[in-house]
Amino acid sequence: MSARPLVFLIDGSSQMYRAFFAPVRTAEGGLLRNSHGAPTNAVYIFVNMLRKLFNEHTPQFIAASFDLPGRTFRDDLVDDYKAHRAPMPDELAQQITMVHAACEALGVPILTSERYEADDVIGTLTMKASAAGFDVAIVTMDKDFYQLVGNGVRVYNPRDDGTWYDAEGVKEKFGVAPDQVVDVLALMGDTIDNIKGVPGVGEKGARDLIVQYGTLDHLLAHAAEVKNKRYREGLLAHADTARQSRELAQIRVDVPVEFDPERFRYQGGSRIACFDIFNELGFRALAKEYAPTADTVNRQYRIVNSADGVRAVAERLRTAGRFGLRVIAETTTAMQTAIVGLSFSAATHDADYVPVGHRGLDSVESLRVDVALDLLRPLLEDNSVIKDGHDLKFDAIVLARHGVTLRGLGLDTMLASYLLDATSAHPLEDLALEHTSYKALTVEDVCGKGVKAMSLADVPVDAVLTYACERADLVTQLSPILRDALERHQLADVYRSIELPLVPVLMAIEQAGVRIDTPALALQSQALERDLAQRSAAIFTAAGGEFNINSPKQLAEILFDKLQLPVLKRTGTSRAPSTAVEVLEELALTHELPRQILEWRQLMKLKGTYIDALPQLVHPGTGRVHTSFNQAVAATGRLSSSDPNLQNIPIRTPLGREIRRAFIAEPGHLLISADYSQIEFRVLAHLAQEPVLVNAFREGRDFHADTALRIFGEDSGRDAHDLRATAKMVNYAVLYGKTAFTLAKDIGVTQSSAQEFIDAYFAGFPLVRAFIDRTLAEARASGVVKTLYGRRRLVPELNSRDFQRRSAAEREAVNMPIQGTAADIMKRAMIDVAAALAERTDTRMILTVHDELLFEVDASRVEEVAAVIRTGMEGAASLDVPLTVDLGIGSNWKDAKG
DNA sequence: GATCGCGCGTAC
DNA sequence: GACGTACGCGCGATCC
Repeated sequence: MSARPLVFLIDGSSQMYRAFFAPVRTAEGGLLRNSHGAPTNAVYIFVNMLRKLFNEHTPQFIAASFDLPGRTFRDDLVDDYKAHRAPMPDELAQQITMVHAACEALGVPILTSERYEADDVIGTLTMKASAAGFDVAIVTMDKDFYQLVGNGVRVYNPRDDGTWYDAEGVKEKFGVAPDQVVDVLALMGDTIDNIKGVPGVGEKGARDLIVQYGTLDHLLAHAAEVKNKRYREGLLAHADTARQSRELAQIRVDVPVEFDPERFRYQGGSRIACFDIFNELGFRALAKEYAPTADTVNRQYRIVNSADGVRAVAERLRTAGRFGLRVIAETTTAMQTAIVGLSFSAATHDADYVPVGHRGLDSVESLRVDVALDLLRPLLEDNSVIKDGHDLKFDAIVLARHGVTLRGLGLDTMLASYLLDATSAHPLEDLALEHTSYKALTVEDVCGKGVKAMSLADVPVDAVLTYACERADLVTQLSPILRDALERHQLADVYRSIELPLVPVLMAIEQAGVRIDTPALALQSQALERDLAQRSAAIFTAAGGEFNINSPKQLAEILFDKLQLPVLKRTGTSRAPSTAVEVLEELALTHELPRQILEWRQLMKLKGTYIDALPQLVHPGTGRVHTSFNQAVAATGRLSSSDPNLQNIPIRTPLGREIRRAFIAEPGHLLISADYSQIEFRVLAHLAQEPVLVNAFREGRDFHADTALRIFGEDSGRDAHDLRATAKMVNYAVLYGKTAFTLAKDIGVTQSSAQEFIDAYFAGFPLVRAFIDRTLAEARASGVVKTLYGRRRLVPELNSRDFQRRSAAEREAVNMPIQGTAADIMKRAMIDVAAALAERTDTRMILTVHDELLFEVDASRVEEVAAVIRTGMEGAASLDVPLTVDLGIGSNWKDAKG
């Protein structure tokens, strides 16, 4: 290998063309575009090419050249040079400026010269660099450059894994030596550039002739001796054209450009320029990579570790009247985590960190947590000083465990972001990047990740300082931005009247927790254990051998290979034979094993997910399970529950329902379960204003039975009970946008019958049809759908060219206003009922499951409390149909639902 | 050995 | 291809 330094010269124009035509398309099949609709695909590919080059070859010296608009010397040589070339596509022309800008931003200088093409600039630079003692790599896919190869000059084609062409490579690829390349090109011509060449001589002929005669001049001098008649006549008649073609194909090396090694030295480009460009282009991942970070911003972040210091901070925050707050905690489990510190910010780029829970040897003295909180309590509990935060519920719960009641909740950036776009995730660092173009530290940056991750409490205070202060600082910066955005999108009301007042309600529910009958679950677990052991023996007998019943893969081998049962369905991603419940149901008609598997699975599910899991989540201090409600996850506005998820506790099967016996009230208390009857269908009736539906609810009639009458008529002759069951399925089908295909499977009729049911439904309820059409039309125009209370969901894929994505978006768009309005109503009810019960210490709201609320009440007060609950829930919304609530009382959740 | 995607199944 | 919204378990490929 040569010890000479290597300079990369990029043939920008050809790479840009190639990038533009690369088969990269969006899911809809269109070009990549940024948010303003400008095409960006060529820039994207070009930038990736450059970055790949940087990564794989760590260039020391680099530059690029591009063609300039306007005439070149070649146009003067022949009047129709490149005349046959199609004009540059408009969508590529629009990207030229951005490609140049991206190039420069990434640290690649661009050299051009008037009246010369990029080829000539590169040719000249190649010669000058070579003379200056450099090796050269010409980055191009254009074979014309082979003529420059040799003496340390190589062509590098970055396609695929990249190919290098030295003189040997050129000979192998092109069939002649580099100094013969121009002569071959002169003979064969180039239709794209309208280099005519010699008529009758193609690529193969040109190569053969030059191999035989050495040079074009020698060949032309001996043209009459050429054996092949077609070649001979062509050469004799068009010698001048050949010479002219050679001049056109010859890359010039005398262009007025200078090779200045210092200018070409690669120094990594400009971070901020890259960020600006990629941001503008909408390349989110790239923008993130180049976003400004801590070391590029000037900030005042202070450690406060004395009582006087904390008093001073509290005083300043009180004077400010409003500040950003973050509790820095060890884990994400609010009910169990320890406080590591608290951060405060009342102004951009200014924050204080009060460490209180750092362990281990630390050079910084910390205040004890109780001492610090005693000093901060008056401020934190003062309703008149506004606290902004990110997931304030978490902070409030953690503080409450230390006896501090957080008051004066202002803007929660997580909730605001959720209202603006419920379909995305809302970590603070993402909001920072999106709204302030700042790349924030993550907890992983500070603690590491995976098994090697440290606890924040073990990270030295100095290292946590930046992270902690940044959290509060970002909240302070984001708060006005997000408040404006909420106003602009008419979301301030939903925030103020629903999401924010819901925070303390959810907080109270999580703090209350639910009492679990752990011994009862242990008994159930033991019984299941014995049952499962017997069943596995029976399954292995039926299967003719042992295998892991819980492995869909191994089960598929048994069913479909060993037993040769038919494959009825394949899984979504891996296309493996499916063993899903509907498949096993079908197979159960011909073999005993599938039924046994289904029963096994049900028992395993109950044991693994609920019976054995729940006791492990009982809080050691309270003896109850404290779920977390996530207020910023579900795309429709619903709440979700996790650790444990108490919103999917079994109820359908008798055995599953037994698990609810383990959710119990304290001695002397009872559970009240209150659930909305048919709330989503009532919402639909209201939104669609469909008279039959509205009347069914107004008159307290059986809604599904009424639907059956409407769809099937008064005297269809079929069993009324049957008809009602079918109508119920059709009702749900409409709610979820089911197709006839799926409905048919569900109710066991042909697809055409299912289609008839759906058609009959819409014929009977034309206003439901109209509601769906209206919703979709408005959504297509605006890009959003909304609930009755103004909550919104973005549905960008509604105009997708991809049928599947578009259909999914349509179903989401129709379902969201219904499901979301029901969720809004439930949230309003929770707020109202909580307020109505606020003064009572004998009653706690302990769970919410979409259309149900669960309360734990002093046994002597159940009747009066039930009345309060009913009033609150039924009055939570004024629709054109009544809201009705079914109440049940029991010592456990199962009995309360009885 | 930890992590993560997948298949599957539970709820409303 | 085909039902909206969630969460979580066990498996097993993959990554380190």
